[in-house]
Amino acid sequence: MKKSNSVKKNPEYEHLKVEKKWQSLWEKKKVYKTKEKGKKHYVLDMFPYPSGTGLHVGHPKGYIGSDVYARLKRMQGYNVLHPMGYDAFGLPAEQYALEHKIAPRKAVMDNIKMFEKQLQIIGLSYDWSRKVNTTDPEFYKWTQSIFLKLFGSWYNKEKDKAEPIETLVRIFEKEGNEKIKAHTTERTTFSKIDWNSKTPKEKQDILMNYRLAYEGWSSVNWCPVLGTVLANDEILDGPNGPVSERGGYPVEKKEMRQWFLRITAYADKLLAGLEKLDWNDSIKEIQKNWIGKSEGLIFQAPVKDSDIVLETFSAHFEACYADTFFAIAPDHPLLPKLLADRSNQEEILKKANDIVKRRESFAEGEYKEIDGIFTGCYALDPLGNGNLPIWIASFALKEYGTGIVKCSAHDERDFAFAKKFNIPLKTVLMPLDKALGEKVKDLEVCFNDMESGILTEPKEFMGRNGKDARKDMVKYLVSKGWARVHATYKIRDAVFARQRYWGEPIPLVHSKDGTINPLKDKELPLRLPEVKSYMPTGTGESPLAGVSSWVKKGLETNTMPGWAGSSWYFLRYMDPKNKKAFADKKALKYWDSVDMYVGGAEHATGHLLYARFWHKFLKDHGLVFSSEPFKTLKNQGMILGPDNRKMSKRWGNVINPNDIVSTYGADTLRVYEMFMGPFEASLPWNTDSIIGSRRFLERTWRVSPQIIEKNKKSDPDFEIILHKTIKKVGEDIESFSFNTAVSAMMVLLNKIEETLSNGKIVSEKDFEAFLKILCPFAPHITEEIWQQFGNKKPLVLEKWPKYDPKKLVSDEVKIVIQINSKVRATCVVPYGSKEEYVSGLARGLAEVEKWIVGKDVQKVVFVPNKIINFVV
RNA sequence: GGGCAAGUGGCGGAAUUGGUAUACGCGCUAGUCUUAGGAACUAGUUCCUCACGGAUUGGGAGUUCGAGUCUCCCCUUGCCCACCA
Repeated sequence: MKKSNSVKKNPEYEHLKVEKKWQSLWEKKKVYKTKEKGKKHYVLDMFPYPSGTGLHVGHPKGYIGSDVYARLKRMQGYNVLHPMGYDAFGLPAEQYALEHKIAPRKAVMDNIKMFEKQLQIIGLSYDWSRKVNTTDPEFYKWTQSIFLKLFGSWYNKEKDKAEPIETLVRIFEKEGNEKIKAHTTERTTFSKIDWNSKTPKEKQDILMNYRLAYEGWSSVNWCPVLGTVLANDEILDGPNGPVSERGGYPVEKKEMRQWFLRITAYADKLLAGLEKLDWNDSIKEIQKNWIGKSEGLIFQAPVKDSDIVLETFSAHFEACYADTFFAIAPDHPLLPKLLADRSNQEEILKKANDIVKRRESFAEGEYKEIDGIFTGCYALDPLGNGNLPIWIASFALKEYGTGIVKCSAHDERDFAFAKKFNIPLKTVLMPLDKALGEKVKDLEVCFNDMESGILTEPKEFMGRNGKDARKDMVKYLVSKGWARVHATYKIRDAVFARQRYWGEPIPLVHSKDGTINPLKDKELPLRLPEVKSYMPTGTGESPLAGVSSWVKKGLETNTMPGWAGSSWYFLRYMDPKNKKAFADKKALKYWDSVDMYVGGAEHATGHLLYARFWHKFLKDHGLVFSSEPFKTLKNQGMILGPDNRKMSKRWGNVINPNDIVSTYGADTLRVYEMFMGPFEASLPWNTDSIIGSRRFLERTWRVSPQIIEKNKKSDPDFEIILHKTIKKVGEDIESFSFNTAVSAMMVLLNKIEETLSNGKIVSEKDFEAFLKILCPFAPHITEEIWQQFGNKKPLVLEKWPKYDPKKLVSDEVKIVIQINSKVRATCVVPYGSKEEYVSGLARGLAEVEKWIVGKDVQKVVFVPNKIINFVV
């Protein structure tokens, strides 16, 4: 037994020396090198973009979390794959290169060097030998190869999977396309004779409607003054419409040739797959809303005096007997044909065009104007309400549903539109509220509440509640042949092209006959040409359109978007050096998919959706063996500046991790970032609070020389807390509750100090268990103390300690005594004591007697080992 | 407008199935040490009250012996989507 004044002292803890020592020793011994055998666990951070501005303390938060987790898994005996690499194509590098007049590749390589230096001093346990980089031709060769597979595939609805385009061509040659159920852009049908008589160019145009990667047109943000296309985040809202962030010049919409990926073919699979994923519910919800599946009915309505048949989609068809007019999108492709016989067609089309222009000049979600014009045409209501007028309406969207809506008084937009243009309305849904009912009848207000509304038409449904009648209504309308069941989706095919230089070249060749042909696999990688200028061409086209050697060969001038490489990079880590395939099948089968994926929630509808889509596509082709790429997902919250704003140069509130590491040490940074609050929460950095984490580590350092008992057992009270903490820390790391894990270890350290100062024993073996559970958070200092205890093998390779379930509870428990649910006293009783015993003991206490004397005890509530409550 | 999440001391935050609210840390107060300041250590710290005691988890109601936790209404904040038929 030692008194505190005669205790051995450790010299002051020098974090710089210790951290450097262990980082180089771990590297020398290759302790984090991944093997290819044993129970696997794949822990991955989202592919970072190495920006030129360097890291702030918020960036490593996710990396520290995943590192703590990876270290736990390693200590639990898993073969852990924990790699890091870079997503280095994209706009910021190109912009940076333009401004600083250096090649994007050079800029990116410099950034990576700086980024990596900052990461390495934090002591993250990556296997750096597996590093990948999207801008490396050996990597983007495979991105191009996957793109060609998408280009060479179609989606067979019958088999519900992607297939090579050749199978489709064979069907066309034998039967035409009439019976084909495919995910396609077009609906026209043709026979085998039609097909076989078509020119190569015509065939190619047809196939383009089926390919999973296809050429099309879409509007982009075009800035005439800058002569370039802008991304959404390069645009600001101006007083007279959108303007460019740089310079504030006006931005307009311009139709540009693009490549698309037919992600819509996978909408149902992407939706269904969400259920099995261990992801944050809000991210799943965001993806679900983004896919936006809406089930409803399609009605057909023949246009009067014409062979045109309108199709309308309705998800709220319960009150369809109230429909009195049609609304068609002002940019609907059917419009010119519909108006062909009208004498004033030019006037109408001009108006429609004006509406489209006006709508486009608003920022998304800002346009709320009610505008429209009567087409002069009528279509026959399939439900027998006669011929109804067809209006062009500002609220109708050509992209959603069929682009045509059957409208009624029971929809707010329809109602407002009809009121403005004096279109007749009728009501078939009534509220129970009489006063409101009168107003609805007189068409003073719009009523659209299906939950409480009662139907008055058709007579088969009279008196029924709108919501309850929905299912029967479907059966009724479908059986009569008036409607068919249909689902629409909000998700759109993804634009897979950028009019920029710094991206993967698209490996396609435009031939003189107008056909587009893929490069052969052995011609990959198609390398980005070295060019002198990265300036935009001024026409909106990519800088590659100005490279004559490129254009001469007919090569595609668009490049791939930033998300191309990030959609599959995690597969490359499984086998990063493979020259024959993006990864060997054996490796793909062994690693299967990412077990723990950590990154920001802002990628919910981008990266996380695209990667799932590519993965499902690759699975259809037998190139991967799991149906989802990321089993568990954790999203780290941001670290804000001390002023509660996003850290940025602009606010001057950026905290550099290098400064923290040199003042307090990497271990302190790691412990503090994990202790700050819940992993998923966004919290401001507090420079005052970090000292607490440093003190915790220093106290651990100072107490360690006092641990001198090798052969005696620890104090029993201490053992209980130790085993509880081992259990809690393991469980908390698994669930990413790092803050409570750290707090539990602080409690344990307090107990160690208390136990020792009371002259009781903490054995060396038990203290080492504490070092082991602290190791994932603070690997350097724990490794140093571990060595001081005479251990030769590195702590980071030790096994995670096992807790003894018998040591989780003590023999005695504290029982809370309540009178009328108010705490009046406590008492200590043997574990598992019965009610009679506790009750008797409690009644004997003076503090209790004071409250029950002279009163009737009506009821006693007893919860074993916890509480006894006397109701008086 | 629709959807989702959250609201607890001076601050960051903790609380298994409903069972001692405020763990842990910062800060603050007092003390020890020190020429002094800082660091470190020790003790205290939800609020009101000299005290007995009482109040308290955004506000209001409800269920219960007992509610931060469950139910309903309202307020506030954050995020996502948005003329989506």
